[in-house]
Amino acid sequence: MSSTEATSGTGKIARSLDLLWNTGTRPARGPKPGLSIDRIVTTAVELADAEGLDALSMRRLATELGTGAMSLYRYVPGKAELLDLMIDRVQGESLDAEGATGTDTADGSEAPDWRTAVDAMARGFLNHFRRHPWLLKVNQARILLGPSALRGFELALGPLKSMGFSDPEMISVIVAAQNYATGVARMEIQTAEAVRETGLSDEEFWDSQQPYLERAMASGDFPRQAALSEDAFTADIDHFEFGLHLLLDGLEKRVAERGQSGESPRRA
Amino acid sequence: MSSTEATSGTGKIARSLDLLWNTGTRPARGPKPGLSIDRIVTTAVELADAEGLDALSMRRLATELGTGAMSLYRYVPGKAELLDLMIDRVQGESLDAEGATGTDTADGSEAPDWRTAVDAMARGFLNHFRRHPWLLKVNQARILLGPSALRGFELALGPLKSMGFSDPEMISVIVAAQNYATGVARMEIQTAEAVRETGLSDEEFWDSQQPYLERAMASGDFPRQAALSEDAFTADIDHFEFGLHLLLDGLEKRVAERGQSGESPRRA
DNA sequence: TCGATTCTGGGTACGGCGTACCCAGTGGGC
DNA sequence: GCCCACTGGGTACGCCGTACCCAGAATCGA
Repeated sequence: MSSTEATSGTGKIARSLDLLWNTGTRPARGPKPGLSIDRIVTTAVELADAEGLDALSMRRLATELGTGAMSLYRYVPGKAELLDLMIDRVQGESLDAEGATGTDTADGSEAPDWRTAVDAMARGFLNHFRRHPWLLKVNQARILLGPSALRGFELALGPLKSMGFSDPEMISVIVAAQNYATGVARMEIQTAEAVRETGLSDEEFWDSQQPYLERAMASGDFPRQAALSEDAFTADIDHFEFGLHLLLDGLEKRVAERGQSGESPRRA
Repeated sequence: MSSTEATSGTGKIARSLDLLWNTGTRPARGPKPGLSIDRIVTTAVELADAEGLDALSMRRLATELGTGAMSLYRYVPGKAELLDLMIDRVQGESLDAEGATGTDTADGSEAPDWRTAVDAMARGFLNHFRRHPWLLKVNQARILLGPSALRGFELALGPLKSMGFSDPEMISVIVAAQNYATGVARMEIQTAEAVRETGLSDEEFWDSQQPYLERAMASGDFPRQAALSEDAFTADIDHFEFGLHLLLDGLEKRVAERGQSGESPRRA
């Protein structure tokens, strides 16, 4: 029932970055390492994907790798840094996967229009969380700017130039899409987790509250809820789509306003 | 560096709901309890607010209350259920606080127009998280429908009727605002947490990555990032406001399409 | 008034966690 | 062939949630 969260520590940032950019050099003396950061990160991601962040303990990961728990600390300063590496790893993988469907053109020709691009970006964020639900529980505020992070950001920036926004506003567009997708992902993931942890389906759960609910509705204190139609919660509206459309329509309006105010569409 | 998350368990839902609705009855025999659920929940919320969810262990909470750890289990089935109660508690408090500024009218007259109401709702969600950052780490998918939850939902529904949406769509509006605010809250809270945990300010952190970043920019692989203006990240754009306006503008368009815009825009 | 009963308080213990510390053994450089 | 930097990993510490169980308190029927 518990989960782990971490942020990279003070003096270890440089070390983590070295790991990320492969700047580290193997010492000449001593026995050759039996493991590799790559293998550790790969296994860690597989484990977290399959069984959740709770299952990813240093002991368990070591067992999975066939070594002792403390051996991992020869490769990684601590669990926090391992998580940083995992973040970069899955970021790269998602970019490869999404890149295949193409939100950007490799040949330098103009990217797709911004609306499809932002749409794809938001979907990309959501899918990324769906592929790796444990990401939601990891502090990503102190993201290490590894190759994958930069590549992703570069890809995202491409189609936004055509909006005619200032640079800070362009960042805001990305942040808005990211934040919205994150919120949706949180709701989805927590729901799935609740089902898994309690062994109780959503329906079973809400049913178990029904008696209390009926009493409350009968009290007359909640007329608006009592008046809601039966399908208010069960109708298969895709909440994500709904909100995403709102965001895109809002952007559309802002782009139109910008267009007629004669702002320079591109930075020098 | 670790934090706790929980969902209420199978057989304990009824018990939790009894606690929430005060349905439980004290037994006649035996010594009088020295604690009360109310005091436990209050202290737990204070502790979590002040020192974060990590500090909220059963042992620590018991110490704070001047008793032994196991005594708490006389009042609460487990930590998961305690968290459920804490959620309901702060929900109620936030409603009281926000209610004072008034997103709804108590006298039954028409509520303010939907745009200010949704705006206030989103701000309310964000402020709620700001007051109680630990909420972000608690699984809220299986929220117990206590009095506070129902009251909050009832309050939110009020001003939305004027939008002319179907019931499921109205839910979608609330969900969209909630999800967006949650995403923003996550970013804010994780940033603050990173500062606190590492003792490193944001600037110090990004500075420490600067050498790697410069090398990457010089490589020419990231032209769009290299071309970003200096103030791209430092400009004091409020990202939350930006995205919220997008959502509201998007809603505006949708409401107009519905053709029911003849509703009274504001109460006299 | 006095057991009997039923409850509350909380000590002890178990299996988990991250990781500090330390020693044994390996193998390339001289 | 020796030295010693290096890797592997066992042990231990202080946390966590909580199962189990017993001592003592409060109230009942007699």
